[in-house]
Amino acid sequence: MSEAPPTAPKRSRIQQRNRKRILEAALDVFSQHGYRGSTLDQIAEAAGLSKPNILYYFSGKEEIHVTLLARLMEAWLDPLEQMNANGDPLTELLGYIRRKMEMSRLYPRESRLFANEIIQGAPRMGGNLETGLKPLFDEKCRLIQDWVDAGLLAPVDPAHLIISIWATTQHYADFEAQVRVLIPDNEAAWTAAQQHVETMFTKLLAP
Amino acid sequence: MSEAPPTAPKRSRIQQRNRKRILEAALDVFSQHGYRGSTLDQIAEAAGLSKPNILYYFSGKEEIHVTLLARLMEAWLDPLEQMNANGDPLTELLGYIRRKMEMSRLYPRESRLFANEIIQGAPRMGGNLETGLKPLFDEKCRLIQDWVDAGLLAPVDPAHLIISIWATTQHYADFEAQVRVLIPDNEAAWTAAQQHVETMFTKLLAP
DNA sequence: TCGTGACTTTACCAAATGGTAAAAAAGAGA
DNA sequence: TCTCTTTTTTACCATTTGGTAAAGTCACGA
Repeated sequence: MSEAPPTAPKRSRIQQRNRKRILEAALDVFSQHGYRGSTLDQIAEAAGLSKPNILYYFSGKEEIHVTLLARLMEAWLDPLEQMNANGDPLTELLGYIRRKMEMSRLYPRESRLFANEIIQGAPRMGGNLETGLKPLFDEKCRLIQDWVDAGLLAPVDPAHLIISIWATTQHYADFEAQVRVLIPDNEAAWTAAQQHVETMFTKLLAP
Repeated sequence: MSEAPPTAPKRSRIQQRNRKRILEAALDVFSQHGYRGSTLDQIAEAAGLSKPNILYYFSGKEEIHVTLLARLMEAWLDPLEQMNANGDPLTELLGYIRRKMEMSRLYPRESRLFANEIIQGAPRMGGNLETGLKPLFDEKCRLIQDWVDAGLLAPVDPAHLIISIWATTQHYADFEAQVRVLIPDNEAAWTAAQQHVETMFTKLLAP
């Protein structure tokens, strides 16, 4: 029996609450230990439910993980989608960078969940990368290329620009354990990071 | 019985050969599946040895992983160590970036092993981060700060500069699965990436 | 308040997995 | 060749882990 009817996902209040709990707990556990490093017992304990009870709401461990990844994908793409073709190029790109930085700071678990999955070759992402990420990536690459061609930005490879924005912003969430050792003052680290990243891309992009 | 006598690690030819095989196989497996995602059976199969035979050379799964991480740390620090205080600042930094990029291209498994470990909170790195990485990081931060103070580089936060160099260069190895989807032509991707990263940091650092 | 379907718990299980004991085999030196 | 040490294999084992069956328990509308 499929647990996610495509037509009507009508779920009772209890179902909504418990599914939410489970996904929240699973995000915690999966992002910290990776897929295989996490156990249903850990997730169950974190969710305050019994293991069989969890399997009443999800068909298995993998389905929980896949559900998390699918939901995450939307949230992840959103800041890029917001980049407006009609705005000022530099402003739009810096806005995107700021939103990305914000996400790293506010949702490090999501970032690490994603990173874990990609590093291991994205075995559970299905076609999400091709069907979700790629089209948007290509679209925004064309947009940036147009801006460059119009002389509104310094010449830059759009694809690698986006990739380097991802790299720098996500790094602070994904490699937090390292950053914390190297820059002990966490508060200061984030503001300085914000400053640094903005300066870097401003210098790169100013026409 | 400790397997690594601190005084004399005198190992027979067979020991040397088999330990090497095991570490090579383990690097393959660990970097692809993470610590808990990897099994001794997988490592044994990849090494062409039986599981108990592997446990004849290493006291357990964790010891293999820790050994890999410790070895990796040295290789990882080397490019940064090479950055010379007496050279031209911009040349030295670009040289470092080039070496880092090279390492990502040539040793993606090592990069991913490291990334996996850090993302999960570095539970098996022991004090390697504090005792190995931190001192060198601090030393090079001071060096860069001196260069900035002498007006040889544009004003930049040394710590975040180094971190952003790591982020951009390692991203191509760690997130290879994603990059391959977005930029299908792998050959072109690397040369364009090299170009992009160099341009980016040149613009950031030129005084 | 009673019955029915939604939800939970208890008691399991089979497979996988890290690891061990001890016997067998293979080397190496005399 | 014979002996002693190193290396490898065979046969296990205890625990963990994802998952199931089935017997409860609960909530809510009639």
